[in-house]
Amino acid sequence: MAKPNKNKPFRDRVREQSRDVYRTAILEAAEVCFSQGLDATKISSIAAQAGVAVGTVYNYFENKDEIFRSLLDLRGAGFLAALDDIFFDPSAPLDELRSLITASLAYIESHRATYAVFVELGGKSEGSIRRIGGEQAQSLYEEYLERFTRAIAGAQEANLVDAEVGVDDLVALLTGAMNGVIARWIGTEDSTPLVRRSSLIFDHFLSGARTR
Amino acid sequence: MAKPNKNKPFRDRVREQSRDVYRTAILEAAEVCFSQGLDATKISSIAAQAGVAVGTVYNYFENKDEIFRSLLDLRGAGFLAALDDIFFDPSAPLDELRSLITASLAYIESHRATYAVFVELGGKSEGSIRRIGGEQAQSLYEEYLERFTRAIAGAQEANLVDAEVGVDDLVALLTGAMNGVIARWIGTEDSTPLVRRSSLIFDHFLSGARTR
Amino acid sequence: MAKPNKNKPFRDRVREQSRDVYRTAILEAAEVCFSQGLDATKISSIAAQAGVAVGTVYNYFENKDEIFRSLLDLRGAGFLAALDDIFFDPSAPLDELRSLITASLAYIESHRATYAVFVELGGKSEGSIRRIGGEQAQSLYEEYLERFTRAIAGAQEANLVDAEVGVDDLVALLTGAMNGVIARWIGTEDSTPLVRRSSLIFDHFLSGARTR
Amino acid sequence: MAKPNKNKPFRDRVREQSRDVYRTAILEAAEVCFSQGLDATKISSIAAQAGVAVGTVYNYFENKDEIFRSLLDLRGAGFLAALDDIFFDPSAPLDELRSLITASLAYIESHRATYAVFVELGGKSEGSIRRIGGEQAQSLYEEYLERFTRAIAGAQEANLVDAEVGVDDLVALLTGAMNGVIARWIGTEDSTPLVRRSSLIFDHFLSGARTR
DNA sequence: AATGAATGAGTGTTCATTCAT
DNA sequence: CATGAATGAACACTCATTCAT
Repeated sequence: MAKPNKNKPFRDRVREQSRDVYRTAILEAAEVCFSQGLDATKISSIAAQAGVAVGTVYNYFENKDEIFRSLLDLRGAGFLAALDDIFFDPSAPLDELRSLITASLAYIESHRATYAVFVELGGKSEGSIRRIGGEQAQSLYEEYLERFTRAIAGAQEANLVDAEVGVDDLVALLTGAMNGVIARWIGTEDSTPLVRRSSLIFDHFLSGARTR
Repeated sequence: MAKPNKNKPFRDRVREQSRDVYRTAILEAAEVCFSQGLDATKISSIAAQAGVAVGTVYNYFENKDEIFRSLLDLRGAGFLAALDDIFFDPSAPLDELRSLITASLAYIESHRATYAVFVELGGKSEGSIRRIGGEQAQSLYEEYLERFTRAIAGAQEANLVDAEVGVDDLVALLTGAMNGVIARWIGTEDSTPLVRRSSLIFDHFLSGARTR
Repeated sequence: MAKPNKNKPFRDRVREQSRDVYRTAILEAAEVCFSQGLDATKISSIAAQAGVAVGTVYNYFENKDEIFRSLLDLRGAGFLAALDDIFFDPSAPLDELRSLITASLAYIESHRATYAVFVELGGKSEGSIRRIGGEQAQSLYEEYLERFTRAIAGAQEANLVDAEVGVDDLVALLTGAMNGVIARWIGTEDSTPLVRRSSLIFDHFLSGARTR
Repeated sequence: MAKPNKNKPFRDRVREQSRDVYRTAILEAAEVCFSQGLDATKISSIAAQAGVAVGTVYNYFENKDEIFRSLLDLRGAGFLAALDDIFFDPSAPLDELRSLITASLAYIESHRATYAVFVELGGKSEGSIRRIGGEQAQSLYEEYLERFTRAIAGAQEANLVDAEVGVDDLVALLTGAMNGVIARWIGTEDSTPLVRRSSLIFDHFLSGARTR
């Protein structure tokens, strides 16, 4: 018999990887299921979607709320990272804004299931997401807005954007308009990439709809 | 002698009024509770909020779903009626658009609890509202958009709004931006009237944010 | 003004008749409904069938159980009276037995709704009839059997029926066979009068099925 | 090394057996409870009687109706199997008939709780059993009658039983008389075995009660 | 560590009964 | 006394969570 002790480091690595595989599978399954609503999602559905037993889900997460919070963590971190990855040229604040819009649309496009979450967050509703996601969800949303606030404030300072209007109002108008476009894209089951809409949003935000 | 006969219509009138009082009380209670989410709302909570017994709720509505649908009917009809009540001057399409925005904000301000519904509807989510409100909710939302579509199309025809951009895209941008402003108003618990924001939205929609 | 006091005797009579009309209507409605089962019968169904309001039912009966017991009283008394009405010639005990059978079938035929009750009673089941009807139902059933016991015992004494077999056994065999025939009559929805079967039962009881 | 794989079949076998144990326990508990009536039987009572939690009952059966139907299946199959197990000598049809009676009484004696079902079935009542058991219960009862029909028809062909009387009438008379005797046996809480009564029934069916 | 059956608290819904009109 | 709406106890059923294997 080979000494079991000698195997440990290797075994541990395998174990860790294995843990990650399960954890990720469960979270991805949860993402799919949660798009039907938090309450409507049964643990057994998540387990089935992930191809594991119900008990296994509980080996990785405390309860349903924690699954949701973990997913929020994961996608939130990914989302913010994506926004922070964009090239930032201090001399061209409008380019940054355009990139933020594009990056946001791109992330939503590849994680459509997560989108419902943001809608509800943005809607400031009192629903289950707020109940469960709590502060964490709130701070995620605020960080998201913060990116836009910085870019728009920069543009105002560079005198590229009207400083008469409060930056927070502009952020609300812009992110709201983005949501409107995204909703239409989803609702019409448009097959063109969502990111193609970023120019529409960006241009409209800057120039408005008035005949030029 | 003829008295007993004469009383009946009176009694019936009293009953009818009583029915309306209860029905309305339950719907208003439901409106409050539903803002916490459809699934999270217990019938017993609605009953408590309305100050009636659980059984009474069932004397007026088949089940929870029907309560929701009735509320959707009521508020939906009220909302659309409010939009249709605005003065319409064919020679000034932009005024119509401004009025639509104002009327929408006004209605939401006085029925904040119903707002969550519209958020979810606008979000095209697969959640409980869609599951229960079904076609009815869908058509209500479409009618809402239709008002804006007509006004913007009119403005395009009058050469007041850029016709290069599709009217549906403009509607998505505008209603989205409205939602963004509403969400901020709710989120910051701003005590100034929501309708004061209509100029902000209207002007931004037409002129954009670029420095003039 | 006419003295109201003078009216009383008249008024009382009217009232009493009115009470009876309502009471009877409710009991007859209950008889119809109860054939679907005691638990399955809703008070509101009885009221609807009787053409009165739910509250009215409670003006005449304490509760559902009492309605059932009253019906059992009424039909039981009627049934036993019908059996006691038959002509009784002490010198012809077999004729009495034949008449008992005929009278029983006749009563069941005109009160088919009550029949289910007797089936369950005869079945000695632990169901709702026994639970509610209690002793009263028990004693009714025993009185019914008593009629047959007396007739058969008389026939045994007159040496017309085999005295080797216990009279209670013979009663069980006879009333059981009657139930069997009644059940078939109901089950096949036979349109010929049930009483026509009395000879079949009577003859078989006496002579058996063996080839003669 | 191959051990884990080898274990699976074992574990599965254990599970299967466990499932059967639970299923049977629930059905037996239900049999006891149902003798108080279908509506009167609470799921929680069945669970308590079976020594399991309410939820466990629902792990094995869809709902209360299905429990009843499963029980009907089980006992019905057992009953018919018992009737079909009797020795059948074509040259002695009367022996077959006697055996059918004995076997029926024996089955009822060992499954007294199931008896109520047959009473209600035989009674052609409109109650809950018919409502829930439906066609299945009906066909079970018909199969039961069919056994007797065949035996009596055979006896008629062998000229051992009077062919003047329709076979269906004879079946009704016989099975009815059996029920009568069973009911008396239950009602008097007679401690002698029920099967002892088969001769009484058989002889009476053939020879009747007339003094010989 | 994975499994999936057992558990029972929680909630929607029904309906017997009460009571104000 | 008739009426029918209000009441809330009772029960079927669901599903998050636990735990023996």
